[in-house]
Amino acid sequence: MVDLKQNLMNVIKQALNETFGLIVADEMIAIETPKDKEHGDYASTIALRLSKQLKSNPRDIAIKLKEKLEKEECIEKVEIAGPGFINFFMKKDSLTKIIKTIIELGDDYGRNLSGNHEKVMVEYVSANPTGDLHLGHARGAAYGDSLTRVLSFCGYDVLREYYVNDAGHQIDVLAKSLFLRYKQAFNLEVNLDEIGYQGKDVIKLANDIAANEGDKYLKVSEIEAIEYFKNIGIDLELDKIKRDLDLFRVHFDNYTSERSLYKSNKVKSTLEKLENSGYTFKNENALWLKTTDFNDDKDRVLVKSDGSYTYLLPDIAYHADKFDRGYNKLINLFGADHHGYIARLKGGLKILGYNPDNLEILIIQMVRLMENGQELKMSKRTGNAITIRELCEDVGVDVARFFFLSKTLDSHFDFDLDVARKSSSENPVYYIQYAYARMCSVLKKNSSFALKDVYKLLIEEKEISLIKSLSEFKDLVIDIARTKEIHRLTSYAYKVSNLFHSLYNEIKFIDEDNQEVTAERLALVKATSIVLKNCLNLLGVEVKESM
RNA sequence: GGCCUUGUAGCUCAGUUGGAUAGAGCAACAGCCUUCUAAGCUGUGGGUCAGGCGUUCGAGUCGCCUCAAGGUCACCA
Repeated sequence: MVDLKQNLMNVIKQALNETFGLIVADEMIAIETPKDKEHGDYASTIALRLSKQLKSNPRDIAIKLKEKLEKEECIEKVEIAGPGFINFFMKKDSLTKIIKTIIELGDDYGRNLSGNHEKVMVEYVSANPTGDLHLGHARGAAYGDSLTRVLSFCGYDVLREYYVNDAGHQIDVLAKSLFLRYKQAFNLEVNLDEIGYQGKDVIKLANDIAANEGDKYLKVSEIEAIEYFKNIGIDLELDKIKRDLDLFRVHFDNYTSERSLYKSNKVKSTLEKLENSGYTFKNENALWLKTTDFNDDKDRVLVKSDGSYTYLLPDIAYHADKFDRGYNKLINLFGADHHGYIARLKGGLKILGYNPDNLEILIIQMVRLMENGQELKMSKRTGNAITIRELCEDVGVDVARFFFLSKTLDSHFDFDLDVARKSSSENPVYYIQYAYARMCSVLKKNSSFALKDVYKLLIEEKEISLIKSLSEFKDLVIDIARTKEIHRLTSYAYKVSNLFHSLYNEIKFIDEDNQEVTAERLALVKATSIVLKNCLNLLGVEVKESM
């Protein structure tokens, strides 16, 4: 079926064509849902927008259109208001058509093909395997995961990618730290200043290794030992990260390691291509890339004077490789502390002949954990930065995910632990899950809902509001895939829950004396539960049938 | 100083490609359970949308300036 909004759009287009001989795009017509119900079920500002082009008063334009628009079957009446708004009042039963659609589609309601099977690679988290995931990673993990769910729901062919920085200096620091802690496990004296990673997690890993492997790495050469600790360190840290991500319900399709880019010669061949481009130059024995030609504020070093590579070079190689793997649409989530990196990365890609506009970089602003109105910087238990695992154990996965997703990426995020810990109305997650549980409870009591094209008995104002909200879900999802504004899903889930709770308190769904009304109302409950579940599923928040 | 982000009710935040009288939650106050889960509902009060100028039929939304907060400016990753 064609949805109501699209149908209205078509009707307006036809009226414009017949009246003024104009052909306009959908975006121009801009069907809105007015906040005030006095302004109808839907409204269009098309008359205002065309005023200049038609050199005519917008009210006059609207009046000319009105007559044709009113002939449309699903429209009850059309009103011209204010400077030239066209307000549509729909026939009640045409609004209720969506209920059958929702129930029939079930889990697939809202699913669409706006992505047109386009291949898109989304890279997020990508934390170095040198320690635990902290709250900044958690925001990125929740966001990236939800975004990929939305994109996939909208018919994009999505790859979830994690980049493992396992070749740089920080891995050497990890290996050395592990080695020294390993020595300590055998009561050998070490210079504590040489331990780059002082955290207790490293001590634990070293002790585990000592317990499993014994003292055999005290007997080999230091080079051999460090090589071992490098490999085992990466493996163990990455395992830990994967376990924490699993707890957080975040799963990747692919892990690409930096070392693999070296092994496959991607880094070297990228360097050669850059050198051949004419955009490199030598200065004080280092090789520089002239990124200032591409909006960067200074040129960047590719190869240091000691012959080793900077992080930039393998990263350019990595992103070139992403394009080479057949993805023309790349999305990266970067922490706000990396924003300065964008220009040089895109510059490098441009030099290599890729279109940097196909790489969309979303910046995640910082997260602060708040308790009793004060920033909580360190875990009281471990003394380190607070990890995803600790947060999940404290407030639960659902709450953590929902909170992270409830604000725009652009906002600096204060995560309020006090609210997150409450299992009450102050906490929106419980409010929403409770709404869902109530729906299930009603349907458990009586599941004989009616499945019909129109529901003529759903005439309460609150019933109509709820139905209209349910019909917005698909457009919302499509819009979010475009704008990446995931937080709008949390607002939507709240709004639907709110409308339902309100309705629940106003009417009885089950009326033993009126089977007909009961059957129609139960259909609305069923449809609402489907939409809410689909919405929460995109957020990665679980529904509960009872609470 | 350059660049990125933010500034909306006492607090935390929404605000649909610029639209009609700026909205929620919390906090405050007053009500609602013999009834499908009160983890809920209903009502009241609360605003110089940081400030200024501009763009236009119309600006919280777009542009410029000022102020304030966070981030960032390595041959680190």
